[in-house]
Amino acid sequence: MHYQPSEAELEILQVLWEIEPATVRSIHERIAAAGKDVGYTTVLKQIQRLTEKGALEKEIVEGSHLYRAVVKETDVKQQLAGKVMRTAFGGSALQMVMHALGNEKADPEELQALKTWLDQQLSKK
Amino acid sequence: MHYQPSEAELEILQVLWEIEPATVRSIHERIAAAGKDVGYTTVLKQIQRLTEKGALEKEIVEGSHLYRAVVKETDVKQQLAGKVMRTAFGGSALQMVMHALGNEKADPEELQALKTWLDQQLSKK
DNA sequence: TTTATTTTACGACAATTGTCGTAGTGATTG
DNA sequence: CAATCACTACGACAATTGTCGTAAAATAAA
Repeated sequence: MHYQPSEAELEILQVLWEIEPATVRSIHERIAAAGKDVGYTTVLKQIQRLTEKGALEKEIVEGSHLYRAVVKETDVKQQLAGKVMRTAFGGSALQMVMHALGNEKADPEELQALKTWLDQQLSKK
Repeated sequence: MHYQPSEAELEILQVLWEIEPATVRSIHERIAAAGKDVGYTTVLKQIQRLTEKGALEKEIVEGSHLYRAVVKETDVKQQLAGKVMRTAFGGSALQMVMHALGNEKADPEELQALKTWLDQQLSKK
């Protein structure tokens, strides 16, 4: 289940991962609410393409066309992060993080959280 | 200078960032050597497109067509990492790193380096 | 200076992406 | 039942990407 979604596809997947089975309308609303101004049919088309590719599954219940993600959130995200880390940062998580945090405006809370996770990671052998 | 290269384009940029001005041939060789089996004209075409877009600059010296990157390595990489962090991980570096390291096979040396950088980052406030 | 050899320039193609318009289907309501 | 509204299905388009083939130009070799 390793699927590499495009940007627009990822947006749709994110919605699905949040609200399990969803209708095209609700997905479209979410995306529109998030500021992305795109037509209903555009979203519908992307959803249909994702379904064709097997990334989504459709189920018709009482007339409602419901969709749910087949690809796992963790898998897809691991793919994405891993790929960037490999292709752009030679496999170095450090390089990737340093660039992501743009050397300055690093949110201290984020850094602290990262550190906590890291310490835990290091200690648990 | 914020350019979002495609994958193939990134490969070319990486070479250029390593060996300043380079000929198409040398770039092609590097890429081929790295296992990516692609034709000479394919690489040339990508280079020409990058040049058209202003990401590269060409200079003809003594008959040799030399290219050099105009876009800065740091900028491009910051763009890449930042975008993924934002679009896929809600802006959380922690989430991104956790997924990138796939929860297991985390190379201890990498982790240590990350921690060192992090501590430094946290202390220097 | 012809003929090769090497490179560069152009243009072509198929696949993918992001976006819609429009037609068709169904359910809703006078 | 017929006019209406809400959705879905289908197909179209332009832009981008990844790849080449072939022609044209420039260098090097005979």
